[in-house]
Amino acid sequence: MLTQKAKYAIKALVYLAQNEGLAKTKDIAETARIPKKFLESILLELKSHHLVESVQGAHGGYRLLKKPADISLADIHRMFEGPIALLYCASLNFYKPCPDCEDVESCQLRRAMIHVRVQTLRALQDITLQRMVEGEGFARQE
Amino acid sequence: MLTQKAKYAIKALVYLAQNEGLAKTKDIAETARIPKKFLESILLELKSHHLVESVQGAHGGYRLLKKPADISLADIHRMFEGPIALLYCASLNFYKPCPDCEDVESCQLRRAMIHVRVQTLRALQDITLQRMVEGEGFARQE
DNA sequence: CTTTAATTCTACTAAATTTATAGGATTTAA
DNA sequence: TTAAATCCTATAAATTTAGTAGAATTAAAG
Repeated sequence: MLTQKAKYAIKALVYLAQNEGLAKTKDIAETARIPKKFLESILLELKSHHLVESVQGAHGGYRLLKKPADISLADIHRMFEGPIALLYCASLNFYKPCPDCEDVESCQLRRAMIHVRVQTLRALQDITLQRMVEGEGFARQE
Repeated sequence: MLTQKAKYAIKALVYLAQNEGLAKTKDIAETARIPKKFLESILLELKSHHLVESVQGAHGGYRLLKKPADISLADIHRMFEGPIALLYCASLNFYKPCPDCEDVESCQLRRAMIHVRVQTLRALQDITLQRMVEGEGFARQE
């Protein structure tokens, strides 16, 4: 399950993908029904990950730094939830061997979790901000 | 990511699938490196879900109630982690509409999460205790 | 130069969840 | 009657989650 924070991050990014130009925290918060103070910290985190940029002062706000087609749910998941895999030992980006595992290579649990991660990752990569805004399905293209 | 508890549950079930007849908590705990007291509560939970049965008293222990081919990671995940979907609104078994969602049917976020859930669920259903014990791959059969 | 509206920064907190542990009650075989 | 096992209730430390509070900083506009 996603945390509220990750869900809010996705909704904020979808808002930014739909509204070109600068968007104010206040407007995003009201439209997407996100607590404003919480959203502030989320936007700063998105900024630190170079997904958005900000303009300070009056008439300031946030905008996307990348094209909506270049931001996928896999990216957002990794930023706010960490590994897509169900165990660190099955992760691509957050790999850690289990402290108690005898042989990582032959571990059946790991093999199973890699199978799951491959499928989940593909599904998450299928979904870009652009596709979410377009409103079409998410079947994989050929 | 899985909780330790869910990971322990899987390891305990794999142990039971590998060892027919009664298995003692102590033996499972030592072999699978699970804190014994924690494992006790996990086995009781598995029992309440009718995945295992127990025999009390001296020479007691636990055994599987179902065939290893009939227990998948999807089942175990739902027992210990809840929804396989990333949001309740995209779940089959734990469906709840988002409290703030205007129209569940047209929600793009939900559509995306259903796409992810379909893929993850299939992957988790692919993996049965039998397959984990057999030690082969988990590619989908035709 | 002052006001206003926005982002940025630091700190704090309440609640829930996770990961167990403690200790005894109960059951059954030998 | 003893020993070995499951079963039950309660507790607790650590971590994570989901925020909130309040002030500092920045910049546009008059």
